[in-house]
Amino acid sequence: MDKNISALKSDFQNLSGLLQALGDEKRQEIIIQLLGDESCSGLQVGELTSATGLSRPAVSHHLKILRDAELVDYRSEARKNFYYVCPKNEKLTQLQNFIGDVIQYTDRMEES
Amino acid sequence: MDKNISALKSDFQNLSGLLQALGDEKRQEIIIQLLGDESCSGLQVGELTSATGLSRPAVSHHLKILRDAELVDYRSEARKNFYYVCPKNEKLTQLQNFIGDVIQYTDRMEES
DNA sequence: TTTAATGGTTTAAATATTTAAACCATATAA
DNA sequence: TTATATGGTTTAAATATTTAAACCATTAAA
Repeated sequence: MDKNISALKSDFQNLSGLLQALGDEKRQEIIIQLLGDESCSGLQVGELTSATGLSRPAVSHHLKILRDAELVDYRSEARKNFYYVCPKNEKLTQLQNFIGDVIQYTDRMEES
Repeated sequence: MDKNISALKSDFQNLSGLLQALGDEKRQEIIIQLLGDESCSGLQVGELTSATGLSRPAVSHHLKILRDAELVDYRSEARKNFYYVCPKNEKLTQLQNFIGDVIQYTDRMEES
């Protein structure tokens, strides 16, 4: 049984921030850097500036957007902040489910 | 076995247009209207303007972005165009797979 | 305590996106 | 043929986003 359209609509609104965050190529680059972090201990702003070619305030700005979207978090150690993509990411799971629901809807269209 | 990070990166770039298209609330409203189309025969620009409160050129502009993202298509009948979310949507499936890959990556982080 | 390093915030400028007005094209109806 | 309806395109203005410069705060080392 399909989800009703208004549930789909509110899920969509709920995921707006994440989708917007994921749509920017600079933020994609930051995410890729974070995912590729071999140390698995998080990356500092300084490391991300050299990896992405962005200024520190720009990286900081994008990290804030990614944090607000609940995709990225950080851990403070002394005066250093280590950023990472949240493991067991709730928002990503919600997005995955949402996309599944939309696909169900489009397939329903096909049948009629 | 995880996808390597550069494959993930190129998938991400490939999905930029779709993610950007999905991130805008006006376009979300258009998509919701299209998914909720009871007739299953597509909606005209005029129907979308009244449903979303946007002007015709604005709707037309957003529809173009959605078409470029390969999420929406249309069918011409005489001088009328009927827009719909593409059934069996390839891009949505790609996005679903991509999100799954990213989740795998973040879970790998958790383990170490 | 002074200095250096990390990094967040504010503000203003640059850039990109969104919108409406005005226009053009096409197809049907009168 | 002459309206009328649908809707796409172009352009300029409004709005939002992104960026860098300048600044502030905190921590650790000298």
